[in-house]
Order: sequence, then C-alpha cells, then structure tokens
Amino acid sequence: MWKEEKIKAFRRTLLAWYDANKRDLPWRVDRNAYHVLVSELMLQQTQVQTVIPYYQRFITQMPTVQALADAPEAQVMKAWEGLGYYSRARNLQKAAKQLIRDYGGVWPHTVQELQQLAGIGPYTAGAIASIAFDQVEPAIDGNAFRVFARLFCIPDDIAQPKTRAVFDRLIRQVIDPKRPGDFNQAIMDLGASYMSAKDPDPKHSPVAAFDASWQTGRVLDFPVKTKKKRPKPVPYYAIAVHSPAGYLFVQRPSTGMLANLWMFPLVARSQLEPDTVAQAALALQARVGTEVALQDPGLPLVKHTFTHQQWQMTLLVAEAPAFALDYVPGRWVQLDDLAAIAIPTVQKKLLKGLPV
DNA sequence: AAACCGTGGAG
DNA sequence: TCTCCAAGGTT
Repeated sequence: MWKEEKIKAFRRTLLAWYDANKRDLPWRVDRNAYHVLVSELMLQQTQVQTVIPYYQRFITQMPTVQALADAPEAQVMKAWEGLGYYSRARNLQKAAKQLIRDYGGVWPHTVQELQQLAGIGPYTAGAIASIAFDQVEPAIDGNAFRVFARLFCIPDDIAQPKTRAVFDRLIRQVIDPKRPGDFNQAIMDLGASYMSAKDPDPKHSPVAAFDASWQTGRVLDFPVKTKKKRPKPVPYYAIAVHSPAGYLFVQRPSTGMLANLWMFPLVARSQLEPDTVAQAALALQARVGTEVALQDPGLPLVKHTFTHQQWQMTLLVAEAPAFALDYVPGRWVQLDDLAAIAIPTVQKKLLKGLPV
C-alpha cells in the first residue's frame, strides 16, 4: 500500500486532471439524484455513447421520480427499447415507486438504504451516494477494477465475486474524502481513456507515475479476469402470421429473456418431434387457438447472439384466417404502427427478414 | 458461486 | 467472422 504522502499526491493529480479534462456528459450538468439514478441504470454494462440519446429521451419523457412512478409500464419499456437488459427498466420504475411509497419522495443518502431499491447493487449505490450526496463511498465498476488492478498490480481474478472486497478495502484508503463523487468519476474517465481495456496509453496517463503495471511493463496483464462461456445455439421457428390487420405479435412472459416485450410467436425446435414445419404448425395452433397454414418460403436463417444464447431462427410465414383476428391471444400490429409496442432488437432482425 | 440477462462497437 | 467487453444486478 502507498504511504500517506503518495495517496495525497495521487488524489491531487487525478482530480486536477479531471477538473481540466472531464467528459461533458448530459447527466453531469447537475447532481440531481434522479438524473444520477437514470444514467447509472442505463450505464450498467452499456457504453456511454450508446446511453446518451436514450438518457435524453427518457428524462424528457419522465423528468422526475414522480413522473416515472406514475408512467405506464409500456411507456417505460418503449423508452428502453433497443438498450437491452430490460429488467433494468422495470427495476428503475420499481425503484421510483419505492422512493415515493417508502420515502415520500425524499431520497435516502446511505448506500445501505439505496441498495434496498430495485436494480441498485453495490456499484450503483456507491455511485449515487458519492455523486449526489457526497458520501465517501467507492463506486467499483469495471473501470475501477481495471484502473486499480493496474495501479497496484493486483493479481486477484475480478470475475470472482469475493474479489470485490479486496478492491473495496483498497479504494477506501485512496478515495478523496473531500470529493468522493468526483474521485469516482475521475477513475471512470481514466478507465475510459488512458487506462482503457483494449487500447490503453499508459505512457501519457496523468497518473503514469503511480501505475505499477506500466512501471513493470505489464499493463495488459491486468486486470486478471477469467473468461466466460460461449453462447449456446438455440434453434427456433419464428412465425410471421399476417392478416389485413397487420402481423401477430405476442407478449413474452414476465420473467426470463426479453420479459414483457413483443415478438412474433416462437416455437422451440428442440421440443419438436419430429422437427418439421408441420409440427411447428401444430405447436402454434396450440398456442394461438386456431389452425394456421404455414409456408416455408426458404427465407435465410436469422441469427441473434445474446450473452449466453445464440438464437437460430427459421422464419416461417402464414396468412391468418379471417376469424382469427379477434380470437388469438396477442396483438395485430401494422408495421408502420410499431410505436405502440416495445420490441427487442432480435425482433427487428426478423422484420428485416420478411419477404418484400 | 455461478448462471442468467441485450446490445453495439472495436479489433 | 469472431471475440471481447462496456458506469452490474438478481437469483
């Protein structure tokens, strides 16, 4: 561990660099806790560049905790459409409702209380507490793991949950107690620039003098992180049922992948015996309650890769019998009226695969 | 502890 | 094309 003088020099150097070079981001215009909350939820596992337009639209549509708590869930999901990890959107609205119901709209300031809110874990609680409320708490995200792993050549595997405690103890000694929020954000900006994962520039880093991995020529050896498993292929039939009222969309279950979003009906091919279009037609009939004549126009296989699954979808098309329109569970939606429902990116790929 | 949960960009 | 990964949380 560094001596006290070195710690103070590090804080001074880091914050001076941050003051002169911090990124100009829409959620940095003030320290409003609601703004911090929305941005932090969106930024979980998501890049800054992707989040910016979503953040702007979301705050415009739902400018306060109360507005979010009162909004229809469908509007919240639509605002999140395309951003991924959709449980974050439902958790965000749930947290807003908790703030109104449990706290009367008055924010708690401690990480212990903040972590009781839906979707807020140790990182996000630390970020909100330090940025919005000046609490001296670390905000340990991927950037903090990488930056401190390199500064101190920490050999622990950051993929292991128990490793967080190692970094927590370390960062609590280094964090600037006078400016904890700026300190945490400065670490993130550093991790997004000079100390990035793939293309770092440690030589010109403002804290190069403190970077043990750079001093010893081992920058890319840190952080130590074990690899994830590769996505498992999952075969489906995706069925585009057409009618004069548009295409049939069904809402996915409220738990699991793409919960509550709207898609073409899917039939898991692994459960079909034998795996034929005729069997898919029977499975669809059981689902929507009416017979549907499927065609296989020989459309290309549509692939979409998630974190741990790769969906391989054979697209089938069908024309619905007229009586089906007010019979099947689901919604008939014209393709020029998709603003009415939230659909995932995988569904947008299916739409692009439809015959013209 | 380990599996689950999306998407887009970069190399 | 393929792999990694980016301001993680929940179960």
